[in-house]
Amino acid sequence: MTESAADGQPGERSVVAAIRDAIVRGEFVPNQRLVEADLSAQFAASRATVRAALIELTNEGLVERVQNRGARVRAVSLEEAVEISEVRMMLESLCAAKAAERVSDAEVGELKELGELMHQAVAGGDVVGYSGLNQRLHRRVREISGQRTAAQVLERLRGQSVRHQFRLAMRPGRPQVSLPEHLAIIDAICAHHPERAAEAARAHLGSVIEALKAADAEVSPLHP
Amino acid sequence: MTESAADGQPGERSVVAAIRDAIVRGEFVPNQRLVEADLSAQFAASRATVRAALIELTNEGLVERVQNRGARVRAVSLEEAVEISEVRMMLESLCAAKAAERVSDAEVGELKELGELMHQAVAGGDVVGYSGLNQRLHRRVREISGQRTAAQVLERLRGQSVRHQFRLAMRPGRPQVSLPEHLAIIDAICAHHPERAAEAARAHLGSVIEALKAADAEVSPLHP
DNA sequence: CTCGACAAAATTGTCAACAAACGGAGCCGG
DNA sequence: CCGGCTCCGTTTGTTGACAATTTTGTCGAG
Repeated sequence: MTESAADGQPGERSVVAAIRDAIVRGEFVPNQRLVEADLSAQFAASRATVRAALIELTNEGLVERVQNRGARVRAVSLEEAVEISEVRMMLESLCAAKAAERVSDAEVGELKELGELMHQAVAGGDVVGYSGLNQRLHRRVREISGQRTAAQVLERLRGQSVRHQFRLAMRPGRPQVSLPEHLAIIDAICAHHPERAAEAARAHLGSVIEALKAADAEVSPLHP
Repeated sequence: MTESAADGQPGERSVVAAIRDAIVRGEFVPNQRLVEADLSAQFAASRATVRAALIELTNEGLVERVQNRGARVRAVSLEEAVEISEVRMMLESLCAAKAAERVSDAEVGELKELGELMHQAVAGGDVVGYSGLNQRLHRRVREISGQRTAAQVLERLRGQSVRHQFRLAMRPGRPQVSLPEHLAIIDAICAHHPERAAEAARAHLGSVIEALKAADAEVSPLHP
């Protein structure tokens, strides 16, 4: 019933991007049914195109499809978010170590500047700006690592947990906790110190996991 | 032109399984073009079904698709195989640690029996039997760990690297090297010792990476 | 003889329509 | 009044055909 979609050109790959954006932006809420005909009308594309897009998004973990019963936005539970963060802990530490080995002088400058910007964003209370810089940092580390396989997996997982990530970033005091962790990762990579970089990444993701559990405990204070 | 496919029922999900099997079994060789119409005829399914299957297999990393230029079997280079093994090293160590925490008494017996079977297979020179037990062990560890996210990722990666895995298993002396590594993983899990299990898994995958590089160096002896 | 452009074939992307399956509303019988 | 059954609406799964794009083969000019 909510027809608020902005349809660009009805291209083929645009549809997956459009639906993906609608999901990560929260326009489509978890467990919402995704009827092919409706999406077809919303995005001005054929049903076959929408169908292909849904299949693709299913393998990306953003939507759930059951035989003859349609597709719906996949709801990632807290438990799953923790699992995802555990996997990220392993893979981001791998990427951080690789990045520390391969980082170039130009990239060192780039990372340090990114760290400075993050510092300023936190000091200025710009939470959403800090969140964006956060994503940029993690992506840049993945790119520098040259580990395309790990980078691909991490990218997929990011899409699934973006909602929890966002909820986390909004918690008061969270940026002050994560900023030094991020700076530690940057320092270790720029110092060409793989083991310290891996350890810093592990510590950061461990902190994320703890914060996830804490945030959940706060929302549902008692569990009898 | 090679029409050797055994077509079961033309169901929808059967087609992805059929094509996947054809790829991992080597019936479709790397870089082979996958024309939708041909597959449609081979598997007695509509072109749309084949198309959906190809999209699904693309996200599984088994086929490569480019705009308006069709799909082909993805060829995983040695470099990519090493990358995959590095990711596996991180995730399997995670799963091994989790499994060591959660393993039940019945599962301990099961794992020990599996270890015994592997020992016998190596002693009897049953390479292919050992390879199958190898897969069973890794999958069982993933299941026991309860880390469904990591298990999913690992399953996807297994499909991509099955060809290299197989080549490795065929190397003379390889089973004698990997057997004690597998037994060490089993022992650590059964002893409820997470850190030792993780370390054993890391060591095993490290050995796999070394063997991959060695096998490549043997095939292409000089690299000027 | 080689290089460039044009035309034809092949292949993919897209669309609209048909058939099958699931879910629920309403009806009938106990 | 309640349980089970049937019928109907909705949604997905599938099919076939059409349009757009790329690739290949051929012809002519330099």
